[in-house]
Amino acid sequence: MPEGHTLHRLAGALDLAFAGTSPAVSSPQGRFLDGAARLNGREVLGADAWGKHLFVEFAGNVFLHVHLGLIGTFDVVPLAPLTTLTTSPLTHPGYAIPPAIGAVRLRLLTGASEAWGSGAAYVADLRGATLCELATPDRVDETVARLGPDPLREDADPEQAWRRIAKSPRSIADLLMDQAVLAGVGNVYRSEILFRHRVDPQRPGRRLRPATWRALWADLLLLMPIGVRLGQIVTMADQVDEALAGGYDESAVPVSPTGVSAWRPNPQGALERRYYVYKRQGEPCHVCGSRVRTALVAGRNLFWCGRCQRRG
DNA sequence: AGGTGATGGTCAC
DNA sequence: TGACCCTCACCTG
Repeated sequence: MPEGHTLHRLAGALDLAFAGTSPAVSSPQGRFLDGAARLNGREVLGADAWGKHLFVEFAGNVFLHVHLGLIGTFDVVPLAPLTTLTTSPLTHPGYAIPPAIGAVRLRLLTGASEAWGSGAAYVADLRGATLCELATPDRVDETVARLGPDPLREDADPEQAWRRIAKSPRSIADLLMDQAVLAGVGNVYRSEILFRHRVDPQRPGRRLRPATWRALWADLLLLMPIGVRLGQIVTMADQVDEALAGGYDESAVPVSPTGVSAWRPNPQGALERRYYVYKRQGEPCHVCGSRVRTALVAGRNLFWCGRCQRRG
């Protein structure tokens, strides 16, 4: 999936597209018919993300709770205004409605009367999600209460994560992926952030220095908002600098639906993959040249440089 | 054209 | 530990 930055970006897109409107809600695939019926025509109050969980609040204390899992996608696209008169049934007043491709479990479509007025209409299609359910406010609170601090949320408290890390015998690589310890970090950010600080992924949490944790957290606060803004995970120093300077705007960088693709144009214009260690097993470390290693940690592939990452 | 692995997490066994 | 979710990008031909 989609790590936390993808969900926060998605919450922003849904908010922009639907907050204050009452979209038509359907389930073309048929697996969310009851939920869609309850949401249909109800006003959207807002969308928000917490870690990798997405919540869309509807009027009447009803929340849509989505978790994309590994393969889920949620595309939000503006409808193209119709330029020629048509009587096709697949039209909104003034807009062409794209057909639902594949197994669309949930579709949000700007309300017809609203499309007339504002001139902005959207369709959002959810596919492959591991979770799509209605939730009460209490249920939302319970879900959030099980999550550790999310670096993309203003009120996040790094000490809350540190209290668990500092007493844990589990490796820091394992802990970074535990959403109850820290919410939003996934398999790409985990490998990359550990490399950026030269931390040995196998180091137990209780052997980590407090200063190291503070540096890791501060770095997530730097990197993840870039991920939200660009819809891409950017970790290499030169590309981080470029992003901070305002480069890589969305018209220049192809944004994949899942927000993880690391392909960018090189000076020759060809697309080039850029990570320190993620998925680079067997290739030379960008810093020391020794081969990047990989191992399965808690069922996920971890990547690191055995020579550079010896600190803690 | 077809096969594979993946940014995740839950639940059954 | 494995099935599920059933998409998407990247390989092999």
